[in-house]
Amino acid sequence: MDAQDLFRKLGAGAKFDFKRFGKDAERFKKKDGSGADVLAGIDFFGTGKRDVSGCDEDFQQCQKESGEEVDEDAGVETDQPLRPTKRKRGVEAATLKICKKKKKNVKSRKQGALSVLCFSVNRIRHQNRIHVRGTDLPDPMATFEELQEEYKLDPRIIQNLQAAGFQNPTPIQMQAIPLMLHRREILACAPTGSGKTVAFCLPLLAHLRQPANRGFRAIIISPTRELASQTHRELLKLSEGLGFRVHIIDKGADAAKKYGPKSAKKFDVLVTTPNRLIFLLKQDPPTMDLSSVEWLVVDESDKLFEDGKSGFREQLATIFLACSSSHVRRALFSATFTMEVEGWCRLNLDNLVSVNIGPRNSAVDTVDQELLFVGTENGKLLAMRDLIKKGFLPPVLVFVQSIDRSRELFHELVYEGINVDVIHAERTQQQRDNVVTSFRAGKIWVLICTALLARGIDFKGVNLVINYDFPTSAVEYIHRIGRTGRAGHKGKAITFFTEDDKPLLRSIANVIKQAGCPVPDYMTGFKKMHSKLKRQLQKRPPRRTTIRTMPRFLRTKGGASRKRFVGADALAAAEREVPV
DNA sequence: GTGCTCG
Repeated sequence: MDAQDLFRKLGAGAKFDFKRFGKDAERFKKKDGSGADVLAGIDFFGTGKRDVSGCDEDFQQCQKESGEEVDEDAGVETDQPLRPTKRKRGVEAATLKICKKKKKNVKSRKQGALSVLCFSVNRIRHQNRIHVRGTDLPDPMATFEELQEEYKLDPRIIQNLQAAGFQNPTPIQMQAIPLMLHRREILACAPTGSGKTVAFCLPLLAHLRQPANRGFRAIIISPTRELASQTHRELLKLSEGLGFRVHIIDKGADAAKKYGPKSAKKFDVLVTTPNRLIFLLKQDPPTMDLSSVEWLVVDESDKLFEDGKSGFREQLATIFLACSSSHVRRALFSATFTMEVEGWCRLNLDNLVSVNIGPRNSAVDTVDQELLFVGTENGKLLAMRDLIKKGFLPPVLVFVQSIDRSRELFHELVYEGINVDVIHAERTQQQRDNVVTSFRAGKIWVLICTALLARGIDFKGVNLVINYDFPTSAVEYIHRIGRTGRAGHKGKAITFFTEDDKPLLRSIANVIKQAGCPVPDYMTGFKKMHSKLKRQLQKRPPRRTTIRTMPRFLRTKGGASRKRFVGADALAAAEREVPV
């Protein structure tokens, strides 16, 4: 155990109050002459000078992009401003290690070559906005082919990648894949639609090497069945021809027979929602055994860490405990970052590495974002009808805040002569599956949905996201609008707001502004919201009146001809553009 | 407020 390990063990979860002890630290440095940071080769107090100039850049960029200047209201959870020690220590130690590793290969002109190598790794990270924190970090990869040489990845996986249209690794894939191939436990945050699924699926397959009959060796947990089934499909694509048995729990009842103690354990990877898995674990005797699990991936980790009564968190804890192997590795992924998850990871994961791509908790800049004041609740329906009347480019996703409201809005729009449907957790699984399939096939133009579809779902070619009801937090907003503008494509998001939504307007306006979309100054100038109020809002969104049909005198104005509601262009486009 | 087993 080196000094760093020791410090990590002793100081797990500890915060260094720089404000309080900064003076003492200075004194200590002066008295000691050489400085405290020299003590263990670590900059404990964040005051020491770093000797490798090129390596500092990454840190500064991270600091800047982490949104330190963004107010807390934005739901942008940042590191506390005066806690630089840990972060600096990590980055610095990381870069130092890289230099050390490279040192072996460099014989002449040590210093010069050293900084060049250091610089090139840093440049890759810098150019791709990869911010990484931890010790003993493997270099990011630049191409998928490198994996074949460096990690002996099965060439068939690379073929599958290419067949699926993945040419070059995205930033998150560049860094997360080598890390996981080194069996490192990671917390990874990367924007919506930036390739997180491949980032964790590929190392899983690589690490399993070949099918085995020891039971599940890798598990992926998703917050919704729709996301689980999407990830499952993605895994099948990547593992084609390799013989892996990739499973999804379709029905708990069947699964009991399939995976129980009498089964031949002929399976490798499981994708599931938490409660189905727990159902199997809690059978007597258990019909699921997780003792062979070597990789546990938590997708949408911040959602699955959500606390509260009947929240996901307890379920996740049960699953963590059931993965009883001492060799189990864990990886957590999400588009959004919370201090809670990070804190947990620091305390519970082994030699944690944090990877962040770009600024934390930000919306993608490929989405054209618009805030639309609609006055009152009735104004929303008017605005919605107006949008439909003007013509729109399907497919469109419309988010509302509750199941009841999704039903109500559906009843209002179903007579408009457009192909509209609705999805929420109280529809049957069959209905849910049908809706998703139809929407993917372009048969549904407007899909009304609850938070069920807010995270992870990859509908290719969603042109417009409408936030009919204001999101309950900036994080929720980022995920919702992330259903469009994926993988570099353009998208549009329109968010309705009324007087009632004023409390959260500022934080969401800040997210929009940060992504480079215009926002009126007065919105970001609002007073910051108390964090207490913020929590209340997340639990109890503003009460809204029922979505109902306009008074007759308003309706007849635009409602005479149903056909006119969808513009001719939109109709043609709907037929042309069939989303995958 | 949303989502997460079975019957």
